[in-house]
Amino acid sequence: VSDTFAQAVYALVRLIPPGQVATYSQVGTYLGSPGLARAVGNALRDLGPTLARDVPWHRVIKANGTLAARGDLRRMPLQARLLRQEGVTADPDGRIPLALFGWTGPRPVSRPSGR
DNA sequence: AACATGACGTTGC
DNA sequence: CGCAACGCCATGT
Repeated sequence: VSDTFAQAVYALVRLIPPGQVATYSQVGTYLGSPGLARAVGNALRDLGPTLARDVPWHRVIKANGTLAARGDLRRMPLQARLLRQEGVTADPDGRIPLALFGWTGPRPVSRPSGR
C-alpha cells in the first residue's frame, strides 16, 4: 500500500503492550527481516511529537537490553522513566532483562494446551 | 543510479 | 568494559 516502511513500524510498535519491550531487530523481524533493525531506528527517529503520542517508541530498545538514543541523550532518561512507569525495570547493570519484559510478538504463541 | 547517514547487531581486539 | 570494523536495510541528497 502507500504506506512507507516507517508507517509499518509505527503500526507494529503501537501493538506493543505496556510493561513489555521489543528490540529493534525484533521489530524488524516481524516486519520481514531482522536486518531491518537500523531502518526501524530511522523510522522511530523520524517520529514526530504528535505521532509519538500514539506510538510507544520508548518500548523499543536495543538487542543487548540497553536503551538506544545514544545521539539524543535527552531521550534516554525519558525512555527509562516511561518504562519504569509501566513497570519495566532494569538490572543493576542498567540493562533490561528481555527474558522478563520481552514482547512475544503481535500474535503470541501462548497455546499451552494447543488444540 | 551512486554516495552518505543512522534511535542497530555481531564479532574481534 | 570500551572501541573499531563490517554487515544490514531504508531514506535523503
